[in-house]
Amino acid sequence: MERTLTAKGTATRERIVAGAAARIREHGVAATTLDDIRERTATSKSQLFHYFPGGREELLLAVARFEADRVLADQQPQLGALTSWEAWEGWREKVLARYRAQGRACPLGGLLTQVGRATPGAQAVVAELMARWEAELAAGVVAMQRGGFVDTGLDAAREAAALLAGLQGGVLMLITTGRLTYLQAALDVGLERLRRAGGERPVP
Amino acid sequence: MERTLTAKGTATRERIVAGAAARIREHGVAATTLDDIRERTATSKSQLFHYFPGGREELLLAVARFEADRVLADQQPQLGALTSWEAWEGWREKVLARYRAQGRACPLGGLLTQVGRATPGAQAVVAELMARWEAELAAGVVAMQRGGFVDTGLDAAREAAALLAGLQGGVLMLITTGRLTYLQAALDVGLERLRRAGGERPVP
DNA sequence: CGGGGAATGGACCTGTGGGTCCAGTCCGTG
DNA sequence: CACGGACTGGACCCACAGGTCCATTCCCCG
Repeated sequence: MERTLTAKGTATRERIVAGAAARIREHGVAATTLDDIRERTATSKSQLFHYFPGGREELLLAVARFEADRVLADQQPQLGALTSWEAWEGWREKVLARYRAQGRACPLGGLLTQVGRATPGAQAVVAELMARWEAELAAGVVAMQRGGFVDTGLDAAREAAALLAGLQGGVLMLITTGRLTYLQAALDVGLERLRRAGGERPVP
Repeated sequence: MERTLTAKGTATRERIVAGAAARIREHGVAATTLDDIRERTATSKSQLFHYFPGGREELLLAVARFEADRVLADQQPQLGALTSWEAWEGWREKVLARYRAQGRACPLGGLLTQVGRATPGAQAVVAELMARWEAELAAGVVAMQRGGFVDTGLDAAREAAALLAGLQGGVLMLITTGRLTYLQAALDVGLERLRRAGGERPVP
């Protein structure tokens, strides 16, 4: 990307990304212009294009990556070690807390529709996020199966996919309706399902 | 809204909405200007503002309503009478078929983020859609409980919420990853759960 | 300490696209 | 049939936001 970046340059670049992310979280992507970002981050137009030669699109993509990292980071350390029911419960709490706090805003969603889901860059960011997320969940299910807490007859990959879908949908419903009940119902039903499959044979 | 609309006027208005919807489905909201719509629907600028005095925003909102109606219509007649496992299976098929065909595009989603989720109009459209959707699902669960096919110990509202969340998330994952597996997993796991609760007492 | 590339400031350009306006045509109705 | 309001055509306006450019300053490195 950038040929050379001094320590000062790196700091400025990070300041821009963080400032842009904050601004977008507050006002949405569509209502955020380069001038808004410039003002908020105390930079000039030329700096924006110096660090993001691709202009607005490249900057938004960087913000998207920034936000994507936060999503997973906010679920740690539980998400990385779903090896007990306590960990799963803790993870559930973290997810609920995060989205309860976030409310109806959707940093990533708006960002990516703005950049255009078609562009390979946007694809990559979200695809990687979801892949990592799903992998962590699947690993958690497998771990629980190994520990004898979840029936080994269940397809871990399928369970993780369904759980992630429920979670995503719950967040989406929170955004559209403002109510947390969907996310709660999806998570609880999902966990209930895993728990229930702990001691009995799966239905054929 | 409009004071008087002759038959001709109504037809023109509908032509505009349908044309705009088609255009947006193909190219996305952001990449659709009033001039594009004007050209596609063989109308003039003044007509657009004649039928939608609120300008672009009002037009997009009308398109959103149009698309929202299609969403539910495409799931009929099954969604309206989820009174047997056959109906549920048929519904599942319709949903999968619809979104398989739709692919990664998301007519409503993009539309509403463009209008701005904050605006009361956008809120209303999506809230009504989701409410109707959820109500139909909940009614289906209750009907199955009445028929003795599903355990009456389940909270129908909660089951409907979880199912809808899974469905929405499945669609979202389809959009972001291009794979249908999530939607499939979410629907199947959800139905499996209802079926499994058919003959046994629920776990406390 | 001086040369050069990175970093910064800010004026300026420009295409785009939503929105306005008025003149002209159609058509139902008394 | 004429009158008024609905309907249509298209030229025009203009604010805005993304992007360009160049002059200037800073700071690392030899």
